[in-house]
Amino acid sequence: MSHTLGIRQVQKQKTRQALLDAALGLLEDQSLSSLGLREVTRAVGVAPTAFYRHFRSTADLGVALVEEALGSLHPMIGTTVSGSGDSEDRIVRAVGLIAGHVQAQPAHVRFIARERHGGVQPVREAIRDQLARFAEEVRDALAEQPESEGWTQEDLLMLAGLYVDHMLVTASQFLETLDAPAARREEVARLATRRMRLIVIGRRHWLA
Amino acid sequence: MSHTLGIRQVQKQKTRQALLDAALGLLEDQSLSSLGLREVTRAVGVAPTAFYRHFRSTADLGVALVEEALGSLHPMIGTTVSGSGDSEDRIVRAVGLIAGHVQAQPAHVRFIARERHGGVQPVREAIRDQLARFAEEVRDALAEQPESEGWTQEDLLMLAGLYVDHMLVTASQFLETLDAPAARREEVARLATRRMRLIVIGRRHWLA
DNA sequence: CCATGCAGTTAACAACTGTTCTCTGTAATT
DNA sequence: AATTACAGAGAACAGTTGTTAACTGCATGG
Repeated sequence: MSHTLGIRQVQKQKTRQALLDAALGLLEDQSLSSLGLREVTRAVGVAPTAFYRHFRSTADLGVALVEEALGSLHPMIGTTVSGSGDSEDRIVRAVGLIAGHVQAQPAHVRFIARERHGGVQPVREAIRDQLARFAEEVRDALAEQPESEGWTQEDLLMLAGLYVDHMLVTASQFLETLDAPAARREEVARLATRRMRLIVIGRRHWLA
Repeated sequence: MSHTLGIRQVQKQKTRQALLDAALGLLEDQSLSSLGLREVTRAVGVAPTAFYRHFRSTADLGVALVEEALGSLHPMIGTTVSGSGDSEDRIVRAVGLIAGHVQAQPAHVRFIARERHGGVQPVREAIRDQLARFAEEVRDALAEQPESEGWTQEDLLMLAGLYVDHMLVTASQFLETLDAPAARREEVARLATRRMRLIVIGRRHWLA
């Protein structure tokens, strides 16, 4: 199955990745809709026209970035929700996971937060689709928990959406503390934990 | 106190408002960081250099737009939270108010959602400040309710922040249904109502 | 071993950008 | 009635942008 790709294909992938990386860097202080293709190629050290060998436009590159930023996150979702421990453990673990991911991939997180409501329609749609998939996966994971007895699929999806949105809010708050003292980060974690706790309590008493 | 401003000042304000309106229109399918000053003046029908009489840069104009979009919303906040009726009534009323505002000022809502995490720092900060003020106002309104007995100020602010964030999420979801059948809009309202209801239930059982 | 495919280059294009300086008309002030 | 302040116009600037065309070199498949 793994058709060892030749020297040529490898070099192409390398250039493509360089373009993605450079774009991600340039997007730290601007939006995708103002990112120029020449700007990207200049940062990589390649001719402007080479861009077209990989992407039709910067919007197209943006969609690829969505894939890179969110595509590999799916496995993490299910295991977090279905993980062991009581609900309090799971909350703390989830917040820790988010904090860790923001530390590890700040540019990815920033890109998603920025372009989720950004000025480039195809990118907005790509993000919306990925987040909808996340919500469905969370719902399916929730459905397996005993606490979900008596819940409709619709209400479970509602709850899952609340979790996903809260995850993004939390991630973006961590992002703002990246070059702040660790104490601020700790406080964001405390606040996010309490928010999640309130949602979990709401869930526990939902059926009445 | 009301120093009736002369013909000259009035005309200036009119041009300034025309620039703001034109910019808001142009921002419906792009981000502020890609908005050019010439683009704005062209839309108004005024010389590019006239822009500098009103704003130092498009970022400056963006900050003014934040004021316009959020500044006049403060009175609405308190009265919504402190309004009469039981919690269910208040939830329905709040969701209705959000839906109405999105219908009335879609461009404002889009601008805030887009630039909250956008590529222009001063604008992000202006939005963050306004939203923080909203959260404090909600907290103060919540504090006056009997249901808040025993709550710390900190926890009330946490809850208020949850409400404000949820308000934005809901507004942006309504935004996406602007040119969709009314049934979709109705469903967003139903979902937002249920989300708020879950939060209210969580609040009711918070102290334990 | 040779012909082909194709990643990346070079050069050129018209169109656009933000900013400066100079100028004009007229409302506001004295 | 004379002077000043200032919103907006006009022209020019150096630089930038996306896109096209024709090219070069080399890994690849027949």
